[in-house]
Amino acid sequence: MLPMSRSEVEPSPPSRVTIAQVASHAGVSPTTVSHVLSGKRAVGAATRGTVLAAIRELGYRPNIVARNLRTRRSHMIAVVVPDITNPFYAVLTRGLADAVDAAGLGTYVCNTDGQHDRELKFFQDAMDRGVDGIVFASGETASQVRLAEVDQQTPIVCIGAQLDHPLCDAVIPDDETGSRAAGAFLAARGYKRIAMIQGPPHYGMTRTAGFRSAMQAAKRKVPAERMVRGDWTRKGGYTAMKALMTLTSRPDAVFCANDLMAIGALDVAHELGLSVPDDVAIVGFDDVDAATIVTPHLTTVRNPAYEAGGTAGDLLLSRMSGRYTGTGRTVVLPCPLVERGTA
Amino acid sequence: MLPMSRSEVEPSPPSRVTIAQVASHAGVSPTTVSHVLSGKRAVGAATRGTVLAAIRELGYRPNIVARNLRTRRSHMIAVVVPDITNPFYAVLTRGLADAVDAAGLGTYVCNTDGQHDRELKFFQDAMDRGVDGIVFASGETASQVRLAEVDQQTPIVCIGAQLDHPLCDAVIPDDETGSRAAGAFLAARGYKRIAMIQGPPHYGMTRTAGFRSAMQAAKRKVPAERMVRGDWTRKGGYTAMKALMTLTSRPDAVFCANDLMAIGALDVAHELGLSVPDDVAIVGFDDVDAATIVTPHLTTVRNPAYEAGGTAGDLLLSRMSGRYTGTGRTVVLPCPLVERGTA
DNA sequence: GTGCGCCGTCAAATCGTTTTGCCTCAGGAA
DNA sequence: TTCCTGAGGCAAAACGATTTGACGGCGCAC
Repeated sequence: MLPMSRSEVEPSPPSRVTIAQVASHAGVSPTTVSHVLSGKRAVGAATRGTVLAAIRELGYRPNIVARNLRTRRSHMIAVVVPDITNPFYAVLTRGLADAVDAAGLGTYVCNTDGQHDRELKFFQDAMDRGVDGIVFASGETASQVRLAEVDQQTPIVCIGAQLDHPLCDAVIPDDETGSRAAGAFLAARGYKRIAMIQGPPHYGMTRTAGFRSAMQAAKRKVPAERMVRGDWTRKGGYTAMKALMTLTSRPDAVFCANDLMAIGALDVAHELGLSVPDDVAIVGFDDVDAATIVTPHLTTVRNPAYEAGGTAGDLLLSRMSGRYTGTGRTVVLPCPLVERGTA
Repeated sequence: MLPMSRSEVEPSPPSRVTIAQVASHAGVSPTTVSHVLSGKRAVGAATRGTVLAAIRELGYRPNIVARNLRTRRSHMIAVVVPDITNPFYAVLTRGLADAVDAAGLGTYVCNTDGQHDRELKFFQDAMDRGVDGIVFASGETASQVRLAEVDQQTPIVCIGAQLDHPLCDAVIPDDETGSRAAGAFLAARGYKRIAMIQGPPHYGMTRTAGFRSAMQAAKRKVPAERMVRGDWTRKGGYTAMKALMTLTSRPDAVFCANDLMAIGALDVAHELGLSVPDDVAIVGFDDVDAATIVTPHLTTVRNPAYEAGGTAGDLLLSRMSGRYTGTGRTVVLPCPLVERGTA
């Protein structure tokens, strides 16, 4: 019928077929069609057959936007990260996507570049879009205070930090223990003058804390000149390492707060003709892909990005399904040391 | 006012305020509120003031889902890629996001792992969600045939391949020219026995074609034994290179269809104690971050991921705004050779 | 004075679902 | 027979916006 009239003129854009059309084609009411689709109420076998046939014939696909409006669920969750280009966040996002995909949830990714205003903007945007949940993996502490005020309804899980919000769960990689392990490992190997390349001020403080505690436990003094800073980048690690290597009492081991800086440090060692780990040992943090691309392969602490994303997804799901309602949970993920060639 | 009454009882979930509430609070009709928001019709200065005040007081935020339903625009575009974890696609996605962000469009990312059924599923899903556009960067040729049937309404742009669909634009990195440049470069440097590690059968054929044409132009014979295959991975490159290096007439240069395989090839060279590029030259393709992490830094062909994503976004925008309507365009992006240490 | 056009506003229809309340009918129990 | 119960179906009211058509004033030109 419809195809016939279409072939005549073909003026109308073949707009999507609605539930009403299916209903009239099957000779039932829209309600009934909806019920065979959702199974919320019983439908006679015969009617169901007719309806199903009509659906198939017309190629009906439900309009999800309309459904979302009515049910107040978007089957979409937002993940806000500094930069999807950063492998750590890419892997995290993938872990999240895999975890929620089975439940039919899509993932809306937002790049903030770590800017507070963008964080806030995307938070608002996500709420306005009616997402079913938010995974927040951007920013460490400062920005988060304001975020809590935004909404009290939709579940949020925060990665790498706690957020003061009634429905907010947290998953935090245990940086501190991991860093302590790295420090302890270097000490146990007999290195004497152990240095650290930290992150920028106010960032990655737990990694510094873990390292310090290990040094204390191992009775290693760490003079201030051996605690330098980088900006998380390879180049930043390079310059920091350069400074370290020109010290009169040159360090024989350095722990870097992330892999990229460790790779920069490695560059310096190569440039200076220093043998790693004999002349100087290097340990990183994160265990990115690149860690096994450099030579020798980087000894580092594994930051479980995929797992973090996955458990964030699980946390969200448990709240969305109503399986859990209650105060904020926090699950901490271990960061194991992985020994390779540089220490 | 509101905070006061809230602190009293706190029984009602603070459900979002609607346009109707704003209207009644301001003593006007919902229509008027909508008009001050959208500016589609003029509104008296006084009324506008009242409305704006009401909006601010009540903290009104428009429900985007409802808007989407009515306007049939979701302000969301889907990008379907094999795997966001792959840096190439991550960068591409970022380029896209940056391009469309200014227009208020969000990006919904879908990981297909290159599986046809998942490609189809996400395609459907994206349409059902009413996305305003789709960027398809997964799969090379085979899967795409079926996709065209899905929808004739929403604009699609295909990256790295053409798709037969009325509204489908294409952006294709010029693999072939890039590969030809790589081949020509090796020949010009005087390498005699040039080999290639290709992708799997039916994949990356333009790269192979470019290489072949360069060899022909340079009058280099390439016996079949020097054309081996890998599976795009580092390990695949490793085994392929191993095979190459045990040939009786050992190649003195090898062009790899992507960087990861080139890195695997480099592993073999190091393992065998071969000096690069003196004993054997290596050229990759893609210019991923890792290319400058290996030693020596990899000479490679740059695959402009960010630009590809960006122009895909522009193409989409031009159609969505109605600025362009018409048959499918294709823009090709140059893939320049970048000379570094391995050739 | 009349007609015309414009400005500002509103009521009502619309988008495509889901969900609630009600109705009918058949069958079994009392 | 009467009452009750459950199954199967429908009409209509949401959901929260946008958009269309109409209407009452007002100013201006004729």
